Amino acid sequence: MKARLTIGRLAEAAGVGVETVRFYQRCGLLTEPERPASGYREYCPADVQRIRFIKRAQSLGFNLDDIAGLLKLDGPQTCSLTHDLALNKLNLVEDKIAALASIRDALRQMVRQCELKHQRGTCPIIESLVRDKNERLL
Amino acid sequence: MKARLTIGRLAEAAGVGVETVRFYQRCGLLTEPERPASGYREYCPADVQRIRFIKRAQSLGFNLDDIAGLLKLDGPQTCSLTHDLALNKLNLVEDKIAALASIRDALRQMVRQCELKHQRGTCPIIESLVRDKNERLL
DNA sequence: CTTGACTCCGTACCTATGTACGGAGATTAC
DNA sequence: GTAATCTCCGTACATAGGTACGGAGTCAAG
Repeated sequence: MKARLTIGRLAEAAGVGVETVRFYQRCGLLTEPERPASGYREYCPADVQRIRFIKRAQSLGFNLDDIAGLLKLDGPQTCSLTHDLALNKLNLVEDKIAALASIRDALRQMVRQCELKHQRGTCPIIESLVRDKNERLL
Repeated sequence: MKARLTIGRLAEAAGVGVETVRFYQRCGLLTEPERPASGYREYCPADVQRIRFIKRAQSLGFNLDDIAGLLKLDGPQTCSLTHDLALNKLNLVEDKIAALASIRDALRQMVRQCELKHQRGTCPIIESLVRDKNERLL
């Protein structure tokens, strides 16, 4: 089954707007699709997957440049090159996790403080942000 | 000690740019300071704290609107609102960490596969990306 | 075959968070 | 007192990631 899609159907299937598809194409995240006589773009179902992939990666904090890199992993390149790209991305992800973990810890502490002693006049969250306590945490 | 500051000294003390101070003022994050005959803004040391507060809150993932809210909440009776705001942010951060951890695991596995058997013709990373495995991995 | 929905294109606009510019006036240092 | 520095203001620009517009061509249902 061939199931070619117009831009509107593709957008709908992928859960984005038509303009977003055009935008991704301008950015090179989607390759220029077939164009029959009408000039209308003809997409294939794999493009739906590709857009969903983009959206998932995005929701995890990758920007469109990152994603372009990830998508290039799916290409005719040598194994060591893809290995290096993946490894590099892995390091970035690990750094990002570490940064988020320290933010998480700071937030946890603030929330806990607040639950423990919110009866005493001032709010510990505000307090902790006003003083320089987190300086080291972050 | 009164220690009134010009905008430049304030910015320096708080570790931001002069334009950033003016910007925060336009946004209402800093109240319009005194203006002697010269027309130059005269800040007080508390404003340094206020800017640091903004910057720290920002690093925890609050945006300037959130922060304006926090600054308005700095009173005795509003602790539970602040608590909820922080808790909410904490949940978002935890979700993001979990999602990144699963990406990290997927990338780790890909890298390891590649290192184990990259001498055999095809690249396992490319293989795994060409198929729709990412669907589940990500 | 008509009508309405869809698509084309380039370009302008949007939010968030600042940064930079430029010319005039104030202040400070020597 | 003069030169260097600082500050004033409004406005424009920067970046990422879209979103909207408008007029013209195309497709599909009835």
